[in-house]
Amino acid sequence: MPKRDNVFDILFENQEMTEKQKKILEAAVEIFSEKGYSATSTNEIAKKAGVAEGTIFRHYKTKKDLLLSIIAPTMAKFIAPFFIRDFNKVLLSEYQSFEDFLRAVIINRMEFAKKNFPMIKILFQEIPFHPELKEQFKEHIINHVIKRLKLIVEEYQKKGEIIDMPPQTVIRLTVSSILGFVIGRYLMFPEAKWDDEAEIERTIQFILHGLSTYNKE
Amino acid sequence: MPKRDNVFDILFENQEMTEKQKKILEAAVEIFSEKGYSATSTNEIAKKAGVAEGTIFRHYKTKKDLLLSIIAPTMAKFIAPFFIRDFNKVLLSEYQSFEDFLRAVIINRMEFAKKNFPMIKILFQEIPFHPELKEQFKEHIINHVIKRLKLIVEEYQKKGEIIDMPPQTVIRLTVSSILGFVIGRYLMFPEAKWDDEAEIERTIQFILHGLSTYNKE
Amino acid sequence: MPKRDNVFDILFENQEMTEKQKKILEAAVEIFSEKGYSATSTNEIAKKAGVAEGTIFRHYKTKKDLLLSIIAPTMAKFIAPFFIRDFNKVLLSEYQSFEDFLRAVIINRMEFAKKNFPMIKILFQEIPFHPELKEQFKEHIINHVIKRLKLIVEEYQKKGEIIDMPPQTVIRLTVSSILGFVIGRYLMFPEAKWDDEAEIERTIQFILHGLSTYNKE
Amino acid sequence: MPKRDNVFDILFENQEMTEKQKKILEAAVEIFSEKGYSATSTNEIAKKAGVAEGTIFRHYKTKKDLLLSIIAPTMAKFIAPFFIRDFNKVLLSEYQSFEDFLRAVIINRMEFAKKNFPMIKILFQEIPFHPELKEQFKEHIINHVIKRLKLIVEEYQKKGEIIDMPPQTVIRLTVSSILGFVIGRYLMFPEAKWDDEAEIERTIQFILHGLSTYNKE
DNA sequence: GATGAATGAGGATTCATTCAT
DNA sequence: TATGAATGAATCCTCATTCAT
Repeated sequence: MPKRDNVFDILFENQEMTEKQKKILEAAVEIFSEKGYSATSTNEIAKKAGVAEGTIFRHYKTKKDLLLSIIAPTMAKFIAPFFIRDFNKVLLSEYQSFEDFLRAVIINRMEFAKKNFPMIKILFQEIPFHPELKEQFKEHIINHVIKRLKLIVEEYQKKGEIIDMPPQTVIRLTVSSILGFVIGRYLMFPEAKWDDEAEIERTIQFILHGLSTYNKE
Repeated sequence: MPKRDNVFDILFENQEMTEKQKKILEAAVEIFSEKGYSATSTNEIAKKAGVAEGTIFRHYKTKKDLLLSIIAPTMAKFIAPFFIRDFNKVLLSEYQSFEDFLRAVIINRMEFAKKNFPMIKILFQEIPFHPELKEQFKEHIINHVIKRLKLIVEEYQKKGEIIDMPPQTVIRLTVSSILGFVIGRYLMFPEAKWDDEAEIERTIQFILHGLSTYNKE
Repeated sequence: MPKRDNVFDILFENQEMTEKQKKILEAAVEIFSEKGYSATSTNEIAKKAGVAEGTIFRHYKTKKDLLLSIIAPTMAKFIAPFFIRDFNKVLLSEYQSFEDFLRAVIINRMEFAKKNFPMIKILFQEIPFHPELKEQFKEHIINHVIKRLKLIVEEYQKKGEIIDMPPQTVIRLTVSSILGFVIGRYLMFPEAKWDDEAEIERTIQFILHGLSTYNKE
Repeated sequence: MPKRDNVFDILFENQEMTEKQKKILEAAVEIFSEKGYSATSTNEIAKKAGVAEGTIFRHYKTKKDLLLSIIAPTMAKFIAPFFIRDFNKVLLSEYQSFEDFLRAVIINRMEFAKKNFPMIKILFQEIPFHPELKEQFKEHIINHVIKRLKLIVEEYQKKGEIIDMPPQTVIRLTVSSILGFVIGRYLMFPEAKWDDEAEIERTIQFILHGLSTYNKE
């Protein structure tokens, strides 16, 4: 019983879609994320969407097209615009400390990730198998994200809040720690009992201390 | 041009295999890791292995069987026995500090991971799609690994080297940081220039400071 | 050169069928009856039907399904309804004597059998190899046919036309004699010259005398 | 747990066979009779026989060869020699009446049929699918059996014990009645309770009266 | 004689895609 | 726009048969 229509509407905004097309996308997202693109048949999607198989191909030339039409906006909306926003906020000193920034990012993005979980799962599951996607992803990451993140990191390094270390490494360690939580929490052990708030706090503290300038002595 | 016969011999030791069977396994590992299990055809494997397609099915009842015969030993040899070894070493105080332990583990496992990279890639790529594998993996992880790691962590917590924090969280943060490096280094940006030694050292320092008891003030 | 469309239309009435589907059924009946279900390949059927192999599986999930979709209606239309009809006629004394009944049955059923010969051949050839079919057949036979035939036999036994003998035995002997003719005539020696009328008459007389009450003395 | 070694020894006498070869034959007979020739794989036979698949082909050039090596002697020993024996007995007036002859035949052949049931089942199941077998069978039947049976029938017709009717028809009716019993008894309803003796007697009486000259009035 | 690994042709079935309606 | 019948290439797998040991 997909409740995430709203999320869909955001992700696929400015795309006019028939009711059926939405159903197809929903079904595809659900099955792709569950069984993987390759192991999913268009027939299966059609059935789950309550649509004739031909209808899928009216809207998406090929099965791959359908995949891309899910991944592309996920990539675009998930990664790019967010950082632009935060980036400006940082430069404008809206986040007074690295800690503030970190906390804001985690809370904000986590919400998004939770809602769009299946889409993101597809994204990471399929990237290794589709070189074009990989390329696209790297470009996004490197050009839009890392570039900006570097500037942010350097900003906080200048302020003396972050240890002197190649910004890429700072980014890697920070992202690892956050993703490590997300993956453990939602992918690997979703049914375990988690004290989300405490875990997030611990993760933030871990990152902050791990990157603190006090380590220098 | 598979040069990793030695690794194969270790991973599939105590299994008598025809020359052809080895060829099949090698081919399967290579293609599975590249395109994913589902997108790989047995025909393709046969061709790459220089074998008739029927031969595959003489040795492995089904394609899935072939997958499992790759994953199972990878799981067994990669995860379980290693920790048992290290576990004892820790208890016997062979590693004087958490830092020593961390460094030993990283160096040792990294070597193995590098050699068996394709197998491990398959392992992580396929687990999300095969509930039995997931189950098996969790069991391995939880029963054999986390249980022991917890004891190790508690040992170093008692010694005052690690901050007082639920051991699972310590494990999560540590493992995230290490895997973050491995994934970035070997999966996402293998072609970038990496100063491995420095990056490993930074990762270790990050973990140590992130978990240090001096944070407490 | 299938001329039996009419028969098909009867046998598969109330089933909407594509032209192609009919072609598939015709081809299947012909080849199944000739070479047996197991020795028939779907490829062969497709070719004879002038259809792509995939088309077969659009209409019948499996090859077995195709077989059943031939056998089930044959069983239903061949066995069940006929006897119900005759059964009522007997009870309504439309057949004044056992001889009349016998003659009517033979002539009527013989016509049907001749037309649907391949279907019936398949029925009897495949039953021994498919336990579910066997079960289904027995149920049909026992519940619908023998039960009614028993009543008919008992009716004529009451009238003193048939010797006092377990009705099953009467049925067995009668059916054997008739089927013996059909099998010899159409299955074993179809190319021999047969004086059908005379042979049928002799068969009827044989049964009548074999079961006559005059034997009693 | 095949107990019919003796039967095998008779059927395949004057053929030198290794232990393995016997095992193969036994397994083949069992599976062929159960699933049909076409649906039986040599692999299956090999497994049941406890033999390597290659061994089958040491002894029988092809799978068909194996089938024939079962059917041929069954045909030869079941049909031919028996009638020769009985034939002579009839001519030598060893059977004083048609009834005696009938009874002797039924009892004698029934015994054989019961023991060699699977072989005979194979015979009748496979004949429709193998034209050469059909031909071979017809030849056996027509040349060796019917020809002689005709003479026997004519003998009893001369004696006035059998009604004046084409001998083929007499044979057909007689054989039908007997086979009708065998098929019902052993093939169709083997698990029903049968009073064998009574049923056989009824069958004999049915045939005798059906063919009696007293019918002539 | 017996084995069982190896074969490749052929088996049933699935698949993404097309197209007439 | 939507359908669903039709396709035929491709898929996984089975088979009878061969052959080196």
